[in-house]
Amino acid sequence: MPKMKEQIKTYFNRYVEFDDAEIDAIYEKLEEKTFKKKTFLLEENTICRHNYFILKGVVRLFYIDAKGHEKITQFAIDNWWITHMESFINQIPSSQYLQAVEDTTVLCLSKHNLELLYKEHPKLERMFRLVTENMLIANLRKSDIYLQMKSKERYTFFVEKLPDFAQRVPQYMIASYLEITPEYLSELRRQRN
Amino acid sequence: MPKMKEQIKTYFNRYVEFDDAEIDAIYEKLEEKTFKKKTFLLEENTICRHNYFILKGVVRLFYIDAKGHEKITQFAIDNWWITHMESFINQIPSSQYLQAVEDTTVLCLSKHNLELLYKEHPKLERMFRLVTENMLIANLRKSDIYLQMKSKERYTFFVEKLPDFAQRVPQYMIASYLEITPEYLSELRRQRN
DNA sequence: AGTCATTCTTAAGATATCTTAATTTTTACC
DNA sequence: GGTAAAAATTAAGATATCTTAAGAATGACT
Repeated sequence: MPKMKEQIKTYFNRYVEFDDAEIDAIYEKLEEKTFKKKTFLLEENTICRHNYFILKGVVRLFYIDAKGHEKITQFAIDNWWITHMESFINQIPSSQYLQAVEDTTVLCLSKHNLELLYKEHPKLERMFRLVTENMLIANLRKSDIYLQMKSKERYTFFVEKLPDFAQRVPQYMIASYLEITPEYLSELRRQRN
Repeated sequence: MPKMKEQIKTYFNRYVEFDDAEIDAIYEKLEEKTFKKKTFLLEENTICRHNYFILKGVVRLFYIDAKGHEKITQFAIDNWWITHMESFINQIPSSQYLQAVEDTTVLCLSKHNLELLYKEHPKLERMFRLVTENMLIANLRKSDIYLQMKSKERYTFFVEKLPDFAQRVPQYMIASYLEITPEYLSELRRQRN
């Protein structure tokens, strides 16, 4: 079994037990792709056709605000799904960009194939229900916590809870994600030491 | 068909088409309950056993922060589901409270019954996948938008987008939800007029 | 209608965070 | 290894928001 398929299998079986035939059928609908650093998986105003499973790499989701600044709303690394949910689920134009932060290899699951798979494999529906529930929980936590925390706490929290991200992502991107100006984040870091 | 069952049927069919027999089977697993204003549906440190579908009323989800202040993280009114997701899904003690903001009638769906229903009705699994996706999208939007907005924008946005909530919930609760002190919200409102 | 509890408002001083602009450090590439 | 581009730091002044404390308005119950 190719390494990629192993990786997907391990991931899937964390949620629901699939047998090899099922994994094969699902894997067949996935397309492997590599994106060089800084290339876009999705651009603003286009419909997000895929949900991406990151085999290796880092991807960010961001939009450009009224002042022309990039606002990062999500990061994803190895073994995470990333897409612009609203665009992907409803197949409407995206308000955000998906971009590789470093060279990144993904498995692409198209909306079309996903719907086909749901029909043939109810287990997959269960898996994505569980995955979506986990994403929801994570996001609820994020908004509960981040909205109430001061900048410094958000930064400390981020570095502690997501060290893998903190290491692989430049500081100004972390600042953007945490809604802190890079200048102020720099000052906070100085205070800490 | 009783009014409650009609309401649930209408709601369910927005997502997936169920026939009357299926609605009956599901409805049977739901327990109707009324909570007087200010009573708790869930207290901190207890496991949230139910997902609540609000037939009529207003419920808030909140926790007590380090300074002893209530921090509201969610509101729900008629035709919304509310629960403490993390506690309900993983059946672990809740860090938050669920409380009726006004007299509220709900349908209680226990975790146990939900799992039973999933097994017998794959359509329900689909429905909750879709419901969960919508919740996720709404929450992603909330964190994208609220974290970047200034207090005044958050308030304006809230009042415009959720007028039903804004009318039925006291101002100091809105302030808590938007992470603004009631005093400052009061000042912002004055500026606006 | 009267009273108590709840909710909302006002204002002054304190703190957190941003803005701008310039400087230094690090990284990427020829 | 040298140079341009990208990223991080520093500092001063401006703004947003909080804290505290007090008072006013509203609502609930007898």
